[in-house]
Amino acid sequence: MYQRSCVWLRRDLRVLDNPALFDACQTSEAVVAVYVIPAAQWQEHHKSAIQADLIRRTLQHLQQELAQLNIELVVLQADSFDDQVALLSQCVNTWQIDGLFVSREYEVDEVARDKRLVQTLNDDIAIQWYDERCVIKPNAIVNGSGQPYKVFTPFSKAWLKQLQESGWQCLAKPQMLSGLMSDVDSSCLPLCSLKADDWPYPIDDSSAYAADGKTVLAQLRAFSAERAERYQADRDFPAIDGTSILSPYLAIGSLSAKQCLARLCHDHGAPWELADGARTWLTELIWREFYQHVMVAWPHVCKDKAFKPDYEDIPWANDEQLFQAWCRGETGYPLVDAAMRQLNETGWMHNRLRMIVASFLCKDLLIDWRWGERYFMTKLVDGDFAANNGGWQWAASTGTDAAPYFRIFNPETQSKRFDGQGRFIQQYLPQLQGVDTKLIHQASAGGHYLPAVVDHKERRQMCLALYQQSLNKEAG
DNA sequence: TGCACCTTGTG
DNA sequence: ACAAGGTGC
Repeated sequence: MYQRSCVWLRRDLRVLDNPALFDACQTSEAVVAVYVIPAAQWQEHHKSAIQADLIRRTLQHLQQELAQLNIELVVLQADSFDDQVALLSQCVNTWQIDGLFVSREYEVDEVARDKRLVQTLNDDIAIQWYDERCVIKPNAIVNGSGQPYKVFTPFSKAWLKQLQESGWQCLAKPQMLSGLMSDVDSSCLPLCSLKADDWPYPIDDSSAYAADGKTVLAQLRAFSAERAERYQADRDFPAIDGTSILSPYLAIGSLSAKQCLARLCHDHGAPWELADGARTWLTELIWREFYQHVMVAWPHVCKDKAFKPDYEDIPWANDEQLFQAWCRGETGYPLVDAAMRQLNETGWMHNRLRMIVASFLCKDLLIDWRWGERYFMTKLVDGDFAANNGGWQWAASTGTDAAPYFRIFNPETQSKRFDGQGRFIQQYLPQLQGVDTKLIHQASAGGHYLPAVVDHKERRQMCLALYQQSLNKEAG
């Protein structure tokens, strides 16, 4: 039993199914929670202002929810990860903490920070670590040779098998503690207000996304009950509201993957016998796990490296003008531009469109996938390193289970297939309303739109040459 | 080891 | 149909 415990919240901003919080409450007389904003580190990791704002609003709600459990949530401000460690150490000492409860983060910098924390706190207090970001924790799934999987399909089969064997459970809301830790002295600490005006990071309004746990959960329930069945049929069409848009909450941890799985099974049955619609959505959840596992097994992907070393030295053209055109949604390819406008305007982009604009950046504009990866992080409300990096490396053919390099999306074909009526295009490019559907998918919309910055057929040939040149060089 | 598999494209 | 690749059983 601990007298005075501290829960360090990071990407587990929820009261339900939070093992660190749950255990702290079960084993302690009194509990205090702390969140430390590392503003400079966020900049360095290209965290979007909109995601930071969603965190800010989520913390406001969490503060109230925790107060009902007799837990104070103290929000502090640091610059770097080193400052974060120093602050935590200061909290532990000044608050006379004897138990620290933390959920793991798996990125290289985060792991290094946590290692420093362990060294700093030394043997002063016990730290309890929890794995909650994945349903099945990283390193726990290996292939027949005892190695982590590099290919998704066998990974997902092994994942399901393991789930069936070991089972899983969601944790309930912790029981209210008998009293508040009343003497938490924060007077010497860099307290941070959760008001937008005082927030130590650029503000980008995130109010289109839910910040309170109840609403997030209601969204999960509504999706599972009303739309999961149609997910497989609807998910590829950006004009249809076919996806769950729960990714922002999974990214900041106001929702856990286990909660998603539990709700899906509650409505649709066991994971291994789901009907097509729900099964396809579960598959997307497993993709998320897959990329987390890949990042842990091959941490060099965290250091700006291609997963496949052979693909490290592709001589990208990296034309700044073309990159700007892509960022702004001014390439002249209607669906690509509409997609980029969705990202810029809402902080979110449909996954089909993420694949299309990523393929276009790498294989039509011949720009380094890392430029796109970075831009996505600065804009996405659901930015998550592993998922974003995995997706970009997939598109660039440099990653695990990637599309072969000669597989190059044809923007016009994709547009016809997944936005046949041009409804999505017209939503974000209203100037194309009224343009014939025979023309709307074409580069420059058959003359009704901006001139195309490149010619797909020509660039496709250049792309193949670029990759081949680079690969032959490696082989020789 | 050979073969299926892969968020697809071109001829 | 076939394909400029790579993985896993």
